[in-house]
Amino acid sequence: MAGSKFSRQREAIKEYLSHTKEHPTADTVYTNIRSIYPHVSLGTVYRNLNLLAEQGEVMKLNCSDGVVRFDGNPEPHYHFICSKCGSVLDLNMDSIDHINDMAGKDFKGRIEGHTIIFHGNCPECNIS
Amino acid sequence: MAGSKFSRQREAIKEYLSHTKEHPTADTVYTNIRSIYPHVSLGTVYRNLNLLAEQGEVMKLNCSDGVVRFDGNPEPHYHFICSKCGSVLDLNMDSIDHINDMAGKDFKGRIEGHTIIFHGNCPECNIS
DNA sequence: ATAATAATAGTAATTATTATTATATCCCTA
DNA sequence: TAGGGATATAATAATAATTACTATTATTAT
Repeated sequence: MAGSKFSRQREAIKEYLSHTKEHPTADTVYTNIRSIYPHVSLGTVYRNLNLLAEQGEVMKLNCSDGVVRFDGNPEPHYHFICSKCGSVLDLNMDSIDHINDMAGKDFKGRIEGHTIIFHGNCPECNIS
Repeated sequence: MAGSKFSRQREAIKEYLSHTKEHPTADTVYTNIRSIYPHVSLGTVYRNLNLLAEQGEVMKLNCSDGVVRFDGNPEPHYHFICSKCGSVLDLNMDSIDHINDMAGKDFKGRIEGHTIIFHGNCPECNIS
């Protein structure tokens, strides 16, 4: 890695993210990493989360509720946020890249991609 | 209006938003309203922006860059954000509500809607 | 092992936003 | 159109999320 060194804290963060289905906030990651490295600092967590996101190892989600969350799965996929409980879920759904062409039809710039956030009631909240 | 009174500041905010193609942040709205009401406070701007958004008079945008912006056009439409200069533009494109059904195919909850943000190079940045 | 350099912990600073409160404005009613 | 109750405001303080700073520690190439 050019100009980058191994760090056990960063490894722990990546490990944690890759094993959770949740889409934790930086603070939640912090709390969890602290159970392994009690002296880890919040700044370290923020720095590494952003670093991992830049490197494409994890995904940074700007959810429509304004909360920033992280996803250990960097592969393109779509997300759902429950308007009742706020939980964020992965959706099992094919990529729909043709909508980029639709968006580009009447647009002078260049469309390279998109992010979608679906909303509604999650399975749990849908019952009641 | 039930439990709500006229306010010239709120009117000015609505007026300003409905006449700009930009998608200003709360701070930008604040700066502009100040040229009309020099003593308006930032709290008033935030309160009214959120009030107008709740009432469906304007749209609150959580852009994928994490910046909160406001759109004077409350009708459903899609947005584009330039990955170079960060400008936010409206897209002239039909609604694609069928993607809600696609998302709901393998999902136990209920999909009610979606927000999409396209990204790429805006017309200006695409030239260079 | 040593030295160079990146990463860390701990803390301070910054930014965006919301809460508080005394005063001003709006608007219903007489 | 004057009085009074309710909402909105300006000004400020407080909070939350994130980034910056710095002395120390950990990693890695030699």
